[in-house]
Amino acid sequence: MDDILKLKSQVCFPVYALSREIINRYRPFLDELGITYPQYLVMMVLWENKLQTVNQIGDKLHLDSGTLTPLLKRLEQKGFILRTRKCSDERVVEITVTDAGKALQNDVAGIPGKVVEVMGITSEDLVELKEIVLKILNKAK
Amino acid sequence: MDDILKLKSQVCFPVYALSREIINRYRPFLDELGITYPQYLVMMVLWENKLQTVNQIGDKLHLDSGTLTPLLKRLEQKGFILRTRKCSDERVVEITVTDAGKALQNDVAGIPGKVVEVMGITSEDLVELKEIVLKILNKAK
DNA sequence: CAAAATTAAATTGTGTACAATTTAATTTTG
DNA sequence: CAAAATTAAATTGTACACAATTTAATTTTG
Repeated sequence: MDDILKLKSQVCFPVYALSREIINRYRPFLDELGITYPQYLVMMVLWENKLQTVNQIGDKLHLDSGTLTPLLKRLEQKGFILRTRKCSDERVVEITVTDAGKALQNDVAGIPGKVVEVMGITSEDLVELKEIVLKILNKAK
Repeated sequence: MDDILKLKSQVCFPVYALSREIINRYRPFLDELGITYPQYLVMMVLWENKLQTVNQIGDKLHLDSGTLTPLLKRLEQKGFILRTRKCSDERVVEITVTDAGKALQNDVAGIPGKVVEVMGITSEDLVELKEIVLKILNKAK
C-alpha cells in the first residue's frame, strides 16, 4: 500500500525529466538550423499539411494561441512560414510553409535518429516507451 | 527501415505531451496549496532532506540556478522555506523547510493518487511506464 | 602569500506554457 | 434584422527552462 503511494509519487518526475532530457539532446542539432524544439514540432505538423490554421496546429500539439501566436511570429520572421488572415473568415489565421520551410524538412531528417543514438536508446526500448506513453495519453483524453 | 525512422521521429512528442498533460492534471490540486509543479518537486526533494544547498537540489531535479534561484525566492516568500548563506562558505545558499513547509507534506499526500485516478491510469501501466522511462533516463547519463 | 583558476549563486536575455482577459469577426436567436 | 452568444487570435501577466555572463568567495598554484 505504501509502495503504491510511493510509486505514484515517483512516476511523474521521471516523465518530466525525460521530456526535458530529450529536448536538451535535440538542442545542439536544432540550434544549427536556428529553431527550437517546439518550433520543430510546429514545422512537423505543417509538413504533414501545407496549410493549417492556428487552432488546427494547437489541437495537434495541445498548445493554445498564447503559446502559438508568438512562436509562429518567430517562425515567420525566420522565413519558414507565412501568416495570413483567411478571406472568408477574418478571425482565422492560416499558416503556410515557405520554400525555406520546406527545405528544413531535409535538414531535420536525420536528427531523431542521432538523438536516439546519442542517448543510447535501443529500438526495443523505443517501441516499448512509445506504446505505453501513447496508451496512457489516449486514455487521459 | 522507413518505419524505424518514423518511429524515432514520433516517440519524442508523446513524451513531451504526456509530461505536460501530467503537470496540467496536477495544477488544480496544487493551486489549492498555492504552489506550482516545479515548486512541488523542490519541496519533495527537501522533505527527503531538511537541509540542502541550491546545487544539491539542482542535481536531483536537473535544474540550474537560473531556474532555481527565482523559484526558491517564491517558495521563501510563501513561507515554505528559508534561504541562508552558509557561514563556512558564503558562496553556498542553504535551503531549509519551515513548519509551514513541513505541513504541506500532509496536504500533498493524496494528490499523485488522485491524478493517476483522474487520468485513468492502471497500476500495471504505471509500473511499466516508470520502468521504461527510468531505464532510458539512466542510460542517457 | 598573491595571482590565477575554480566554484556557487545570481543575473540577463530568449523562448516557451498557460490562465485570464480582450478584441474583432461571425453565428445564432428572439 | 439587431442584440446576444460564440469563436479565433491576440494580449497580458506569471512562472518556468536554459544558455551565457557576472559577481563574489574560496582554492589552487607559482
